Amino acid sequence: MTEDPTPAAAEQPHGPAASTGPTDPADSTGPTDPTAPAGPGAVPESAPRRQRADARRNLDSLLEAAKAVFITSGVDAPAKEIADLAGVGVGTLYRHFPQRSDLVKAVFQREVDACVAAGPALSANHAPGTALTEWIDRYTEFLATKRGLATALHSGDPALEALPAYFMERVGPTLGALLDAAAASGEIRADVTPRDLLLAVAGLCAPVDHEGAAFSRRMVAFLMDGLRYGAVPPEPRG
Amino acid sequence: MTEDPTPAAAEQPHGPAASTGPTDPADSTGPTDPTAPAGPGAVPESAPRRQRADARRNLDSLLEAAKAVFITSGVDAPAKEIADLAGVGVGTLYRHFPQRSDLVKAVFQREVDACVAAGPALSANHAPGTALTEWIDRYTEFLATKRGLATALHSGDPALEALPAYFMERVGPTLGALLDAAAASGEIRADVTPRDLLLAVAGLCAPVDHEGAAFSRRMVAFLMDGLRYGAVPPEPRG
DNA sequence: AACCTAAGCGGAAAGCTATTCCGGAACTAT
DNA sequence: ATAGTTCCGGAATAGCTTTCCGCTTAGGTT
Repeated sequence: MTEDPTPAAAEQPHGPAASTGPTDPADSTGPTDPTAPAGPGAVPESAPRRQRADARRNLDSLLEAAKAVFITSGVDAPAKEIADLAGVGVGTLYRHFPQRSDLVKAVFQREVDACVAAGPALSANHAPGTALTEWIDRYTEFLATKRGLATALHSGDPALEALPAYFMERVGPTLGALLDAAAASGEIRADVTPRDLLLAVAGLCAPVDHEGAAFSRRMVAFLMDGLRYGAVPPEPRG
Repeated sequence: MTEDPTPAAAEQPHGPAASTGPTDPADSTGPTDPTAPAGPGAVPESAPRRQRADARRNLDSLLEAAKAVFITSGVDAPAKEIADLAGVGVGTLYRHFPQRSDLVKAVFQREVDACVAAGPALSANHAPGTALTEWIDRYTEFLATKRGLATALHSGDPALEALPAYFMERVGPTLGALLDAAAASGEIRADVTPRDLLLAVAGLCAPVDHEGAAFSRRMVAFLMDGLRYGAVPPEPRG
């Protein structure tokens, strides 16, 4: 039961938040250097043989195939379809990504990180309220154009239940900062958490998918207006 | 292969809208007239033998079982679970409800109709904006407390794709009237369609399910505030 | 260059669920 | 009671996911 998942996507302490170190995407040669190439006086007797070259190649093929298939068939496309396109057996796919959410995370990590990274720049160049709106727009665009991603975020499927937590952990801090700033400047109400918005936006992006992202954008815009409404009541009394 | 689906829930012309004639709920003797009820000059010699008593009994058992299972396991519980609880074989379930959406429709028809029926009373006793809000609250409560219903409304599952259309057709007219009135009185913006709201509310109710309806209520409230914001800009210029 | 070893591979097998099919049981009218 | 249907139940079929395991082969060793 309590095994250790997290295959390709290693674990992160908590969150680099708005920092610049986005957690190496589908990182390959990255920090995945377990066996110390030449440890000074490191434990000698453990040379796990490294990782084989073909294994890395297959992993890359899988990521590329998954990216393509996710676009054409959505994130819940049959595993076989992805494996076939990658030219490997399903066994290989499952060894690299025991949970489907691992694959989804790996495929979108780059884009999620880009969203996160955009936060600081927005706060620096815009008023808090504008920064928040622009960021949400970007996030909405991301979710709404990834067939099935938004739905996957609250599908209930056990193989995907790690996704919401992942998103929360990843973009939570950034969004939190934007929200706090906007609330502090009085541009939006203060009783909204990052979690609220993340879930709400995901919900509003889900129905769409094949309807065009236009619907999602409009609805999210309404929601954001709602946040403003709470902060600036049209009839300030006494 | 183009058979005729729509088992228990026969088809409706269009929509009694806010009318009082809600389309007989788990209606039995109702419009379940398969081969021409009594065509004027239709083939006379056809006394369809009525419907067998045990068949009706099984159908009732199924509806009751489904209602119970939907609460405990959500609307996407295994068909077998429902059939077992009803004490019938799965074949029987599928004969009565060829599409899963047929079963879902039949189970919730009563409540959906109640929502629809509440529309006129609300408009009669409240200001347009209030009536709209109250109605949406009620609708939200309904969706948010039916495990999996909101998700089912845009799951993409082919067996459920008839649901959104059904809801749209059923509650669309009522919501449309409420929206029009509220827009006419200047309480909300005018560029929102019943479809928009129905889908958006469903989306906002979906993530929740097992989180309590509180989240859904809050988010929907934000959305409604957003509609007001558009109609009553906080800083009327010019 | 030949050899060894275990990392890694592929696809068959096992497990689920949905959906269809059909022989036979049960009901209704006569 | 009998005939004629309607219905039932569950076995059979089909599509997926996920696991397992013998064979292949990369890559270090001699």
